[in-house]
Amino acid sequence: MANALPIPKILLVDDDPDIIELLEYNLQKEGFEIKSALDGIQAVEVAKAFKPDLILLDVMMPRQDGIETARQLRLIPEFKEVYILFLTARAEEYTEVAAFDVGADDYIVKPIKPRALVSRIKAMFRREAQQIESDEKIEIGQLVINRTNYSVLNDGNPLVMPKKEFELLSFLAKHPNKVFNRDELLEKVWGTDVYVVERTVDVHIRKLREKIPEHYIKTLKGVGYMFTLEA
Amino acid sequence: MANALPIPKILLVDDDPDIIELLEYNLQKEGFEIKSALDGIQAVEVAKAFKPDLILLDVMMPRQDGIETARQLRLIPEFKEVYILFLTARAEEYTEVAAFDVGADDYIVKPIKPRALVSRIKAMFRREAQQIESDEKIEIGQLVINRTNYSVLNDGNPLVMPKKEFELLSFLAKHPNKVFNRDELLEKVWGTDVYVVERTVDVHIRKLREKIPEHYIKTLKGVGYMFTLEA
DNA sequence: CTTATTTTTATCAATTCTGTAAAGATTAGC
DNA sequence: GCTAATCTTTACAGAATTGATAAAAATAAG
Repeated sequence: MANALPIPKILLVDDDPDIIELLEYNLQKEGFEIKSALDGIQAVEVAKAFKPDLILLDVMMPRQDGIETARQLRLIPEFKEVYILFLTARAEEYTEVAAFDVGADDYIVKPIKPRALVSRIKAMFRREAQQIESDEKIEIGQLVINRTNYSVLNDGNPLVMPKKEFELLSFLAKHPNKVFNRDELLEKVWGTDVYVVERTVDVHIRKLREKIPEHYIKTLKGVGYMFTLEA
Repeated sequence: MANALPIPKILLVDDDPDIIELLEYNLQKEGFEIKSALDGIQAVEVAKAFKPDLILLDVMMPRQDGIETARQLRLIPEFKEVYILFLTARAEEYTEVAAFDVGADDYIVKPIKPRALVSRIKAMFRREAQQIESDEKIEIGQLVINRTNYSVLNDGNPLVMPKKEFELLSFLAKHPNKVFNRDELLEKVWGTDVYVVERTVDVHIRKLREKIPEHYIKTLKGVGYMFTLEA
């Protein structure tokens, strides 16, 4: 995934442990956070606690099928808009129709090709991200930070910076006059599942200061760093 | 067709019976009158009798593709003004295949989300169809990319390139100064239902760089590739 | 059906980026 | 002005990403 910021959470629901294992492996590898349930009833329980962004739901399950599970989920306000993606066998065409009736966003036909599934899921989140992230461009002071071409202009002069520096600068510039301690920056820029030493932030700050005018990034001793326009 | 009939009639054309069934169910539920055809030749026949207000046309079909079918329909005076909405696997396919040329009014990218489709169709009947502009020819830097004869001129010198390379270059050149990661390129150029390894993109990029001046395609490490005129 | 071309995958080398440690500099508090 | 804490800077190792090449697979052409 390109952006480390929010890690999408996926709930897998299938009565076949082999399928669960297969999907879990492949999706975890892509950096998604995964939880699973072996039937529909369990699924609703897990969903309430886990709050997934996407639910992968097998249609044919004992106790309670996928359609009914989806129906129940849709009754919960929290899951009115959550993505639901059905897993179905080719034979059960009728379920496809019924599935969309309960607000399925897409469906995958078994046998599942992991690569295809991963690619579809990624595309799904990407489209959503595009709609949300309209702030592709930040103009602040004499800086123009543009995510579409990953460029930073300093008073019109282009600056080259690697990914992490760009992300760090973007984040700070997006919240001017607000201090962040190193932990917060690590969480917001590096991500929640990355463990690095706090001092790492310092080094990146330093590299930024080599490129943009010094006064933009202020150190607050004992507290953290802050993007500011004032002296 | 501008006149708003009491019950709009829609003709579905797709070689996949599952898609037909899915769409038929969802559109009928919305009160449209539906007929379907499994290929382009059949479609023309059915259209003559059914006189639809809107034709939903799959681009990729055996025997006769959607573009050719649309062309034939447009030859019939009765269908000169009928709404035609293409179903395509790739967003880019729409313009690539010159769908606009045969008077397409809009397009839907697969996989189809019924809820989205229904609202698009409703909107279509509500508003006046608007012409979607296209670019058969891209002139950028010293390159001229011409889709009508599938040629690329570099400073006047013709370059020969296979399909995928051409598509990739076209796409990048159409969106200069915008980075795309490999996933995005795969989705836009390869299509939503083609699943190949991400690094496949690299090889095509490399081949492009052998033909066009190096500086046109920039690598942004950890991010993706970008077409640019700047150094 | 065979051959040629294109497309995709796999592998290894080259490059760039990132994280860490450690020494030097600065600041704040006393 | 001294001391301790905190931050800055440098340098380097190893992670991660990309480039280049070759070979396999798929597709198109003859």
